[in-house]
Amino acid sequence: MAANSQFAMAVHILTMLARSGDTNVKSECIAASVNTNAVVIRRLLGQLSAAKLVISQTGAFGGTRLARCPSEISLCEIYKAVSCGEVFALHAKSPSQDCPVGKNIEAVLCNLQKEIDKSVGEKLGQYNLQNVIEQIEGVPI
Amino acid sequence: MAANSQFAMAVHILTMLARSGDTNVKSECIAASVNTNAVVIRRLLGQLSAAKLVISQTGAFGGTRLARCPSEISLCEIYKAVSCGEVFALHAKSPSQDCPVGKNIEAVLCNLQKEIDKSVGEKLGQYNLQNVIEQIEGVPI
DNA sequence: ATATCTGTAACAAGTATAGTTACAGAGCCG
DNA sequence: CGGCTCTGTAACTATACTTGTTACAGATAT
Repeated sequence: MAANSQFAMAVHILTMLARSGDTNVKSECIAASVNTNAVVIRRLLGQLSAAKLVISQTGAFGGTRLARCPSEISLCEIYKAVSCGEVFALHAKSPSQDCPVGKNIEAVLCNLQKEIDKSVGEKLGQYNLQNVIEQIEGVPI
Repeated sequence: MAANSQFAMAVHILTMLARSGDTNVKSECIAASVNTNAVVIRRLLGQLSAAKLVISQTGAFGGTRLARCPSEISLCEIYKAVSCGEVFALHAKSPSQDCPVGKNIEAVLCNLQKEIDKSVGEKLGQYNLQNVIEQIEGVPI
């Protein structure tokens, strides 16, 4: 269980919230659908709340609902809201600065990393929560 | 040290090989530039060899050299050669099949995952090893 | 034969995700 | 006001993955 599935869970969570409109949804209810512990859901909701994608209320009859309508929440925003890593990581330890390749490769890879991340963001930005709901309900995207 | 930096190391390795032409390069030599253990390099070279990107020779005066010229090795091929994961992972445990969202979200996310991976592949495919060498030598891409 | 290099197994160490328990604090209602 | 029901969060565990390291068999040139 080391592969980061936070984005997948976040989309799942937000899709459920979207289908509940203005009704508050409890973390236990979402956890049952995602098939995990409610605390795992609340941790993700914390990140989504910080990104202003959802609004949570404590107390009896509390819960969480979307902060905006589904068509205004892009998958890119969700991706950025949850702490996912980059597509690929740079060197763990700095390469040798005595080698011309080692000295410069990090900068090259760093630029490439940014470009790839931008490309992923743009692709994800083509879709929003409403599109996901439509796909789930059987309507082609 | 859990972030996967195999792609970064693979590009580093192949760049060094590219700059050595037809000369065999020893894993110890590459390891010194990457600043890691030679076995780590040999493990990666094994994957690159399986992908037919490099040719290795055992024995005295053995080592590794590129199997093709640098302009014919795209970064996409390198990415696919090393065992990197997907951009995002699907659910660790299957969602509840009793929930309409849980029942269908996996298929939606799986399609999305394929699309993103394809997008990353296409972006990486725009560059080859020769471009990396030119960047390292100070020539703009 | 000997020296040198790759290939690979085996194990240790470090780190990230996810699961779980526990509890403080917020808010509704009788 | 007191009790009930939620969220928010800390703390700990289990598991899995990457990387580092040692060790050694096998290949190859001299």
